[in-house]
Amino acid sequence: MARMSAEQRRELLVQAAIVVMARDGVAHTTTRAIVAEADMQIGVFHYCFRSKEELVLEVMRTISTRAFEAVGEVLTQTSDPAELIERCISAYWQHIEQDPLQHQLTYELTQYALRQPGQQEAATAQYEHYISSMKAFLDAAAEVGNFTWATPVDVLARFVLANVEGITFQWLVNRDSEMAHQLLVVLAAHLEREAGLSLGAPAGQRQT
Amino acid sequence: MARMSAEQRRELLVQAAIVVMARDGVAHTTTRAIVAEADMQIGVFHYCFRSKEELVLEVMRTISTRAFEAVGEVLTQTSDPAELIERCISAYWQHIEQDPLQHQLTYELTQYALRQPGQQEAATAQYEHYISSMKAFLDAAAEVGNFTWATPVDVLARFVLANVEGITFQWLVNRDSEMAHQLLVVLAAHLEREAGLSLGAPAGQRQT
DNA sequence: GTCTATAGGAAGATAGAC
DNA sequence: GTCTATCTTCCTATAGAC
Repeated sequence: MARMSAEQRRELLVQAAIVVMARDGVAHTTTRAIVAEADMQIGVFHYCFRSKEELVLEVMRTISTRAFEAVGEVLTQTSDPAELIERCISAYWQHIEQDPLQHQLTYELTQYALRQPGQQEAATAQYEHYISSMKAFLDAAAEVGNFTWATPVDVLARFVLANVEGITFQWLVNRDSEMAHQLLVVLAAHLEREAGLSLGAPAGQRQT
Repeated sequence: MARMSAEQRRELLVQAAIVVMARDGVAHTTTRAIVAEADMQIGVFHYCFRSKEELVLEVMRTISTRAFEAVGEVLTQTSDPAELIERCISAYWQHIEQDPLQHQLTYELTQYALRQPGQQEAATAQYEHYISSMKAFLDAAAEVGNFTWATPVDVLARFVLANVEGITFQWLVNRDSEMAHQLLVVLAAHLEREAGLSLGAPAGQRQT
């Protein structure tokens, strides 16, 4: 095989690992399958990574940066608050439906880390990253749309993240896209209320 | 060892499996560890279950019935809608903090099933069960509190489930109880709005 | 750096004595 | 039904020739 720096091989192996893990699941992914996907020999693995765990940590770092990048550009497209919110959610969802298994993988990696002694911090770091991305995004949206969020952004970011992850996870199980869409509409309505829109529209009515 | 019906051993093994899986994680749980926990011999396993997968399916069925049973009794304690909602959420959360690993296990089992060929239906069945429990609960709450939900219960049940699971999952990662509590407050506020309460209270205000 | 061969250790499942 | 011993398979990781 052609000579190649260990560093470059590391990157290729990380990409291959993401492909295999998304396809087969973290639990069923072996070093053998990863090197095969990268078209390398088994022996290569251990002079690129000390262990399989080291690779998994690298995968987590790589994949968590991808999660929200699809949504960011929407911020430049409109400044109408309601439309902004709806477009962002729609962009996120498109991203999910485009590659569901890669998102399933992110949940698996979190749980994998939670169960791996000494790697809980990898899971918390992953979430810290999600949350700060979400916070930055909500701030930018408020800036662009010229409004303020009723709930502190610190809390709202985590709330939206919990919503988005819960809805995504549920969809990964039942693949009911129409229902997922309706749940996102409820979330959007909540956010529009948080943004101070639709002040006068009561959400429900008391009986008698 | 004392003689015992295979059926009774099955139940004991399922209980033991829940203990071990919650403690060590699904991925690290072996048949050996399970029989050791149940204080049985390895050979026992395979005349009680055809395979490990069969046991896991039995565990999923057993554990999903437990998930919401803690909340039900709150319905008999008050009929004030806002108080009802808050007490239910509080009861659920107490349940979570009391045995976090058992809840972590439910997520793991879902993902395990999603990745196991021919067991996706076990995951969907688990969720169908959660959703119908949540629906029944929301209906009962509306009945007791004498109000109607603004959003169709079919949708709202899934929305609340997504929220609750997202918040729980996030807490399992960072164990930030105070933040989780604040997220539950946001959820409660949303539900109170869904129940037609606090009609006149704007959630935020527009700038300028 | 690259590759083959293999060590060394679990895992799930089974055979067969009692 | 119960238990021990073992089969078979698959894994991560390493040793060592090139």
